[in-house]
Amino acid sequence: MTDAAPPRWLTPDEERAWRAYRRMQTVLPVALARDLARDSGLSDPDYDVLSTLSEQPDHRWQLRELAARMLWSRSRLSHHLARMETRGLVTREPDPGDGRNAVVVLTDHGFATLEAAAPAHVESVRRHLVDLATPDELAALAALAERVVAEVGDLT
Amino acid sequence: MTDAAPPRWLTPDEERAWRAYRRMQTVLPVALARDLARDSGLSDPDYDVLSTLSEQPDHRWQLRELAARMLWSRSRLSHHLARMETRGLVTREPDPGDGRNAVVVLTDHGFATLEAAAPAHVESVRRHLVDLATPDELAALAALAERVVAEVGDLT
DNA sequence: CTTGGATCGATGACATGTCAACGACACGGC
DNA sequence: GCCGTGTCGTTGACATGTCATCGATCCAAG
Repeated sequence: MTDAAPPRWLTPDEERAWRAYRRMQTVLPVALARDLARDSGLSDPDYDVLSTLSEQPDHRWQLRELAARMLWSRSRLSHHLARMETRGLVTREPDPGDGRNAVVVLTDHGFATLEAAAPAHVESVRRHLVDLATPDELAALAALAERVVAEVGDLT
Repeated sequence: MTDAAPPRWLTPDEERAWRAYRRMQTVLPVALARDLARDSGLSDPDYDVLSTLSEQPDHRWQLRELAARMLWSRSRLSHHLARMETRGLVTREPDPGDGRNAVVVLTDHGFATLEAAAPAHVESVRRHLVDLATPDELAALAALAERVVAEVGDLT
């Protein structure tokens, strides 16, 4: 048995980046969620569901695929859809091809709500993040984030 | 009354960065939390509380100040401390100076748990984020994150 | 001293997420 | 056809966070 490797602590620069990142990760979602709720009455997850659904030309998606696309568990999506359904944003339909599946459909009201919410939300993302970054920083963020996501890989 | 400003959509580069950031923000905490729970049985918030407490030389902190430092609500911290207290990680003591206050104290067991958890946690942060970034990217991330936090300001 | 307002931490109701089951259904090998 | 196995979405129990409210305590004005 060899000794365990000695811990490699973070350098001051690394520590600074890590702390700043964590603080941003705490604060930014709160600010965005607050704007979104004020402007359109939607929560962040609500907006995610609606906008992902609208990516499909016919505004329908099989639950399992929608969950996979959003990196959500099927359970979480099912719970959340139940809440959105009572608000008339989405509906569920049976799949004629496979009796196990549920097809999630964006209602007209849901689509209209999304369209009404989108401009202010984009503006909010700009104000709190995108417009604060230089082009270089934005490119660095994109490259790093993509690398991180790839490294983590499948969380199954 | 002037017309509302037309929405400024995100450019392709901005859209790419925004999407990548969101995906990282979904995936990275899950990966870190999984490592931490496996290695030490602590959750992410557990670790935050313990490590912030340990910053103080005497390992004690007034609840209100601890909450402010962590950007948590007092309610959240109170709830979480109640759970950590049953596990023997922290205790609460009255403040002799001011009867309203509660002083949170790190127990020996809590400190030992933190010390045992730290090396693996740092290693996990390195593997999933820090070691994946070039020095330039890390500097850009730190600068951007600090700007974002400053812009959002106080969430009171 | 007393009193009115402010602050502190605790608490209960509620919203939202996770996890482990479960029933319904699909499908390949027999 | 029938059964064993796997997948799908749902559900209930539970964990964790938010929000409104509360009693206890402090403090300053009168």
